[in-house]
Amino acid sequence: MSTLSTGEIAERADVNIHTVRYYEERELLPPVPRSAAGHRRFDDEHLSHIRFVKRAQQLGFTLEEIRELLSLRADPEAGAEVRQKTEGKIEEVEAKIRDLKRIKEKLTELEEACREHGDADDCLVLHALEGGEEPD
Amino acid sequence: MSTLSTGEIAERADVNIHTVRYYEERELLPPVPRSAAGHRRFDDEHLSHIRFVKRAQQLGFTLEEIRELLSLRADPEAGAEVRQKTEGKIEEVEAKIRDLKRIKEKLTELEEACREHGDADDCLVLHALEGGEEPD
DNA sequence: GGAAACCCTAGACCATACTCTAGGCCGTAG
DNA sequence: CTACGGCCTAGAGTATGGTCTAGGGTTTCC
Repeated sequence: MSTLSTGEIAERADVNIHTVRYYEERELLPPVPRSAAGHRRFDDEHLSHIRFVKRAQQLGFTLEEIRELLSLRADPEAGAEVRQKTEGKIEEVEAKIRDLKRIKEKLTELEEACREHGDADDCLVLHALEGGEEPD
Repeated sequence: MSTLSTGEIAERADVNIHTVRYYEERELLPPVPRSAAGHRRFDDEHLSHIRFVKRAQQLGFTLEEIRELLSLRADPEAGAEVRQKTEGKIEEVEAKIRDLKRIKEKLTELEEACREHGDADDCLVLHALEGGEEPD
């Protein structure tokens, strides 16, 4: 066979079975074929999608944003529009990376301060995102 | 003066006034002093906290996780525990950065594919998070 | 000193993203 | 052929993170 039932794909993706059906409804998955009796038949691409969705959520994307990300593809018909959207997404992602790097730096300073028992007034993670705009 | 009312800090942080009170309740802010009549008096540190919370949410942290991040500080008393927590957070943040970089790469490939009108079967953003674990 | 523009609390309501329940159909092993 | 597990749909319920309303006090400024 090599197709997966709803329960099987849910287990492999480590999500609730209802979540799988919810994602289909929200159009986060490619079309899901059905058996004669109406049972869903998934494949590995569906599995990739579900895993992508879960991870992207942990990066702060909403399901709607994830749907957009998944729908981006280099369709020669819709070239310019997709390219613009893609550029926008790239900027968003870069901003997230920048902020996470700042948080990481602050956490690292904090860890060192713990180690050295030094003063750490300046090492609150809080201050990670202050002052914005680092040189490009 | 130099203190801010609830409405003023909400405006400066660009959040709803109710959100400010909600964050106080969730202990995402330092203690908020009150006037004789019970009106909240905020300062710039409160403002930093609110802004940090909003940005950290966009990076996929829950309010509870953000509360933990904000509570991390190099207290010589609780040294070892804080250090461990901090190390855990650093790893989480690194994982997020890795995943975002993969997504960015895929988006960049996709953008180039649009530009060149080439085949882009391999350029779906979806494939950004497959295969995990890149060499350290 | 009074009215417009604020602030307070308590609690109801909302959107997103699930998660579960009820009531019923399929499929296969005994 | 029937019992049991798994699937189906529709719809209700839950958790998180707000957002709003009602009923009332406060502050400011002319």
